[in-house]
Amino acid sequence: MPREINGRPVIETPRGPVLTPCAPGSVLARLGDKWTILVVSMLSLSPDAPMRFGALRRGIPDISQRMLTLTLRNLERDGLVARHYYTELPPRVEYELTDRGKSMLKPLAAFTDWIRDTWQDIEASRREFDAAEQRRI
Amino acid sequence: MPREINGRPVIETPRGPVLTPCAPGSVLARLGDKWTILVVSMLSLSPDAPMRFGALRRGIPDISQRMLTLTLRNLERDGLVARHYYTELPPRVEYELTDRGKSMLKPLAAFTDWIRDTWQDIEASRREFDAAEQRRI
DNA sequence: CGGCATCCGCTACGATACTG
DNA sequence: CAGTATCGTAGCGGATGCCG
Repeated sequence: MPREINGRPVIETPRGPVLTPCAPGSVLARLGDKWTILVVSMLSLSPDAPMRFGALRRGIPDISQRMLTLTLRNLERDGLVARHYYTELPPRVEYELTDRGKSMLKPLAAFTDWIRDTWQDIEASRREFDAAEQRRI
Repeated sequence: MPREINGRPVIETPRGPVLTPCAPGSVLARLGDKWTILVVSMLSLSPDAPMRFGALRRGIPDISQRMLTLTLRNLERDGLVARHYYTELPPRVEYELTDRGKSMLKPLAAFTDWIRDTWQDIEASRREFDAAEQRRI
């Protein structure tokens, strides 16, 4: 039975372990982009009521209309968000997490909790590292 | 007491909730890039022995020397990886997770487990979405 | 109101060649 | 063996303007 790390099978070779190439990487790349986690976070604030496009936009400072549209479209494509379009005047569009989208909240929270508890130390390390680099140059 | 979601404080306003702007995003951006999680995964395979540059490289198919160097340097900058340089001939350089780096393994695993269990459904949704889009065009 | 089209700069990433 | 330097490319993401 092959070893597995972070959901990825590992092949043992004489020269050491080798990770198998990675389809799940395409999921991480999506979720790791600039806005996706923020949009999911906003949608998780009202688990039972859909949110309007404008409310999402106001809730995420500095996101452009274009990037919010693209991010929502990608989440919809992944089956994590459902989109409801109402042909009124002016039109109303609402978004909500699907069951699959909701299923990711708990695992995601485990990870973001770690980030919340650690990011200040990380930023401190960065400043220290950059300062040391300055001195060497 | 303000609400909090995914480690981010939420401000309630008359027009809806607003996420506070996000320093932790810089951590997610780093971890979400193309190679970081893979490198951390490789290093976590031998929690108690450092790994050589070449072993890491062989373990991650398709990573270029340049990107492995950059990824390791960024992880070192974040205090997640320690680098040990030995001035031999030929030189030997070894890397290992720091305590901070190890502290992220469990929360990360919670998240990557979800990805492992879900990514096939997600890819199926993508294919379906793209096919439906084709039909509309 | 929501969203698409267009233009454009920036940076992540890759390929290659060269040093200690 | 490990790392740096250089160059080229692709795509993310921002700004703006127009349409239902």
